[in-house]
Amino acid sequence: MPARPLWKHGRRSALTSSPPRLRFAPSPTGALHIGGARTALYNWLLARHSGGTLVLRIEDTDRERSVPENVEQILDALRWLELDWDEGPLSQYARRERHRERIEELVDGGHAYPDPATADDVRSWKEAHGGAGYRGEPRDEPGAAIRLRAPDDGVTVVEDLIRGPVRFENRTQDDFVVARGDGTPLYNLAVAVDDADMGITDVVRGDDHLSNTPKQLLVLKALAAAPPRYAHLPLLHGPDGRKLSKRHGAASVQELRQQGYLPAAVRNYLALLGWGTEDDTTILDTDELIERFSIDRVGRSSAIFDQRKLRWLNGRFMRELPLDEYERRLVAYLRLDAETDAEAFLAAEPEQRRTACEIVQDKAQTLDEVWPLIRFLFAGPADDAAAWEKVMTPKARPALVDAVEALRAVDGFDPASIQAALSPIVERSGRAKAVYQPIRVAITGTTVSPGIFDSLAALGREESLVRIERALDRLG
RNA sequence: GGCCCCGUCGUCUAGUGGUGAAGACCGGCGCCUUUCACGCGUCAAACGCGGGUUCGAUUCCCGCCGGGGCCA
Repeated sequence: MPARPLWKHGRRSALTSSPPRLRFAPSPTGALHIGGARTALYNWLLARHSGGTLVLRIEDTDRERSVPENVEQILDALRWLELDWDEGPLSQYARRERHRERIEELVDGGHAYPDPATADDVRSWKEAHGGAGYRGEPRDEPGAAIRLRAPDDGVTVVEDLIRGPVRFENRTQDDFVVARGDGTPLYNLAVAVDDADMGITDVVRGDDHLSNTPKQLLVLKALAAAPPRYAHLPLLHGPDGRKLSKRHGAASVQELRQQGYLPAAVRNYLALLGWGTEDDTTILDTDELIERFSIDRVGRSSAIFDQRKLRWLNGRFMRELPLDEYERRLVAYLRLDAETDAEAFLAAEPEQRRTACEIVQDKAQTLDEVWPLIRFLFAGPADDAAAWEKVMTPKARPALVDAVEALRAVDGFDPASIQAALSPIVERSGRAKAVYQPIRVAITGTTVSPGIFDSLAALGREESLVRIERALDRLG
């Protein structure tokens, strides 16, 4: 028995317009690449926009690669992206009996035949026939593969929603293998059967499948099944213009997560890679994306994944986040990375964490930039020799001495009072920088930090004074 | 090799048979400023090439070139 038939509403016909059924059908080759992530996103947006259904199907017929860990990686990436699905995950491999059943039907109906020809045989046949599509003879020998009989003339047209009609001459199409000699069903057959069985109305997938589509159409036709609509998305490329691969920086969803991007920003960015709005709006939240996304505005040319714009977009989303969510995301992010010394942050009082988030929120573009900026609040000043060298000149001493005095005397220890207490020192010595940078280095150990008044207030009077005095000692 | 897809600033996108070809990122400059960011302003930057069709092509057609994909 195949996976449960999914057409609860009866068999669909092209004439009825019940809600679409879409599918995302990754093969579990490891991490989910951003190209796959975009395909998932587009399917998801379309399903949510239309009130349709999204089926998640794992194309796991390659047993070598389809280990549970790889499948889990895909699910994990989708969950992180906050993309959900309505049915599945379904295993294509689990449906192999169904595929065999359909192959038998094809053979019985004369649409497919056993053929022991090897790849070499096919090659020489084609050479002898001027490059025409391979045509074999039925020979039922042990180990014979099953080939689908392709029509000798006519054209198979893919009516692509993005590219328009794409024509393939049947005479150039090989009688292609639908089952190996050992009976294993092959990709183009399994996909066609699954799409039909699952009542998929719209197949939205990468351009790399366009060439497979006429084969699937031929299978569907032989099976007398109604074909879905197709939309083939242009592929994504790396910064060098070549196919995306491991070499290209953050090419996978998990890498983007590690680099501190927000799922909402990634969704926004990915949506824009290959699609655009009429009015060029670039920042769109998820509801707007669902509302405005449409397949007919998807472009035809491939796009290059360029992280710079994603960084910028991510910064925009980071700054928009409500503080409690900001904190939640940061905590989740820091927990991910066992390398950081951020345990002190995770263990800190909620109050303190909240304050830290508050003072960095408008400064960081990604989550991974946050910890270095607030580290001084939880793990002591940084050890940055260059910063000390540069800022802690003999001239820094009087400023620090005055600062200690002022900070000790000030009523309250909020940013505004601190500023009021320190500004007279600036007036006396002239340059704001000459006062504030030494204080910054004294309390944070480095030259880059949140606003100095915020930083002092967050650190507290006592610890601030301790650190400045310690700096004075070191200055000698 | 066969078949198929694609081609507007460096990048992502708008756009039109007649436009000063638009926005965003990046880059330059400036402003803001206690550092770094943010923010604001400003500048630079594109219709791959060659033929047609047309009064007029970036836009339509063909070829080429370039990039990419699938199969082998």
